Amino acid sequence: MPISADILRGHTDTIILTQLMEKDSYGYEINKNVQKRTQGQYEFKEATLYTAFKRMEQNGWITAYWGEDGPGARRRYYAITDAGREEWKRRSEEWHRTRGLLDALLVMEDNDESN
Amino acid sequence: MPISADILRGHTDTIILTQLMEKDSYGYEINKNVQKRTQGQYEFKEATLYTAFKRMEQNGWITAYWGEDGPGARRRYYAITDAGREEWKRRSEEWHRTRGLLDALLVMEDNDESN
DNA sequence: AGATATACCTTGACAGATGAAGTATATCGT
DNA sequence: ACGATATACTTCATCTGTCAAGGTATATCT
Repeated sequence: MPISADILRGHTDTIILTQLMEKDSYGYEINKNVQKRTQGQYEFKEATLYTAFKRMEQNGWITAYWGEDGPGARRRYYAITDAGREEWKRRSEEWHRTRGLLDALLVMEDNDESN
Repeated sequence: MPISADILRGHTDTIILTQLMEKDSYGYEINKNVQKRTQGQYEFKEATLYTAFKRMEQNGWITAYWGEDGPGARRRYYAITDAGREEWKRRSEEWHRTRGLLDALLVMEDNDESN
């Protein structure tokens, strides 16, 4: 069973930024890496992926350039900016905080009266 | 700094269901509990909360009844249904899976060639 | 009388995700 | 030579959850 859309919503940019922190990359490759890292459990829908690139470029978190002609279809590469690195850091910390909050909110508590 | 909306998106129903698994409750109380459990770090916007109740009632995960007149404003209580309990279980498992996926996707990997 | 806490409800607008459709190149099997 | 498949990117219309803003009502405290 796939992960429902809304659960991952808002993490798309962070997932992409994480990979661009390692090296410049392009949509198709990033998505293949997502599949590999999740052992096939998750992948972006194409529209989601390319919408995210446009959004992040507008926000100044990434810049784009066309890859030189190699074999296969032309590739649009993306590089992370300084602003993008800051955003990644912010988002990364937010994820850790959120994870803690959800762990607290999704567990049933004993009904103790001592509170 | 508050948790951004999109990060929690999709967890609203699960958070509410978790509390209804413990006992019948009403909007205001559920939200106070969210604040308590997160030490004030998070709370629902009212519109989000009551939208969620309506949605979940339509989905058959909860049922509603008016609390008998006590002191203060009248309360609308919600009770979880069997379908709701199943949904909670599904969502709960999904959260644990998602947490694992995100942990894998938001960490930088060493650039090893051995793959 | 006015402020505050409790408690609920509705409407309109926004933003991210996505189904669907399209374009283009290279490779592999037959 | 031809079709299937993999690679690779793009745009548009639609859907859904969130939430700002506004509203209603009761009880308590000063």
